[in-house]
Amino acid sequence: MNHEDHQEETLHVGSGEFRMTKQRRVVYDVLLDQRDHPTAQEVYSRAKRRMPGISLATVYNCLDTMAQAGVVKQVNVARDATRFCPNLRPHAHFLCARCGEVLDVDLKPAADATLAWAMPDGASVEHLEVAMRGLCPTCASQPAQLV
Amino acid sequence: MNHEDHQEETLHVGSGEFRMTKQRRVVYDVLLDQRDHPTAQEVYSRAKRRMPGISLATVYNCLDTMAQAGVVKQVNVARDATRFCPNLRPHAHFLCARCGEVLDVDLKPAADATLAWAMPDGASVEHLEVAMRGLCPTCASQPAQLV
DNA sequence: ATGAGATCAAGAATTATTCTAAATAAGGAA
DNA sequence: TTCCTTATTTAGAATAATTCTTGATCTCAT
Ligand SMILES: [Mn+2]
Ligand SMILES: [Mn+2]
Ligand SMILES: [Zn+2]
Ligand SMILES: [Zn+2]
Repeated sequence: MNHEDHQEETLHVGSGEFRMTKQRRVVYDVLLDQRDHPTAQEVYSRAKRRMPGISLATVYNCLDTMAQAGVVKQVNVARDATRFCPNLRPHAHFLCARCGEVLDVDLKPAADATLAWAMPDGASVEHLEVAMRGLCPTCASQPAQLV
Repeated sequence: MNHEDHQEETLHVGSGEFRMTKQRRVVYDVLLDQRDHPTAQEVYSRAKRRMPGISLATVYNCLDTMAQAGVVKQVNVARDATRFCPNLRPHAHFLCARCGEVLDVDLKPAADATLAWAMPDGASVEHLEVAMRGLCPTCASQPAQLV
């Protein structure tokens, strides 16, 4: 018996582990298939197309489980609902003030994001979240908005 | 007539301007007097000690007005309520996972916080928010928590 | 003093998220 | 397989931060 025999396999990723249930598979696939940092509500809408019976509570549960396990990242940008992202590379987020798109911004190779900051002596940083706002390349190159 | 003659003066700061009413004065002083990044609720509690009749709605209004005017900054750290900060220098925020303290982390002189990031070509960054989580110097130097 | 517009206050409404409790599904042992 | 235990899903209620609504009050320029 090899590992491919079972559709339902317990995944060990990062710190946590979890069972890849049908619902979790759907939720995860939604995130993989369209990497635009959807909110839980948006994930729910997309998931329902693939599994009409899935509930919003389950979507929240799945997202939370996978975030705990380190398979997806929670993204906080601006004031609105939490967004979700399956990109596990260290990256920041860029919200376009014009079109609302949320883009991944990779950490430069070998760069240290805390280098620019005068950290208090003796502090240890476990986690860093960077949210930028501005105009994305597309919107920045377009003429001023008429509306 | 000099500027000190009038208690009620219209302030021009940053992009916006606003009237420094009694309530706004109290809310602003609360932020200046204890720079621990309180939430709106906490600002409300403290403001009530100085002006018992002030309402939560007004605290929200004042904070919003002053944030619009650029006199205070809204601080988003983790998923909880927005915090407020009268420090106008460019700085990041550090949340201690142990004691819950939120510290200011100054930008190093002449440093560029976007330098570590591979910005999409042509994007323009208007605003950057950095939230760190970890152990503050005090907590990091203490023995492991027994609770 | 007076009128227009800004601000304040109280509470209702909204919204994202979490919680609760009951039903269902899954995996292991017999 | 069948039974048992536990994890997961579901629907809806509850919570909490924030915004909205509306009428009262205040300010400032006339
Ligand atoms: Mn991302
Ligand atoms: Mn601050
Ligand atoms: Zn754009
Ligand atoms: Zn601490």
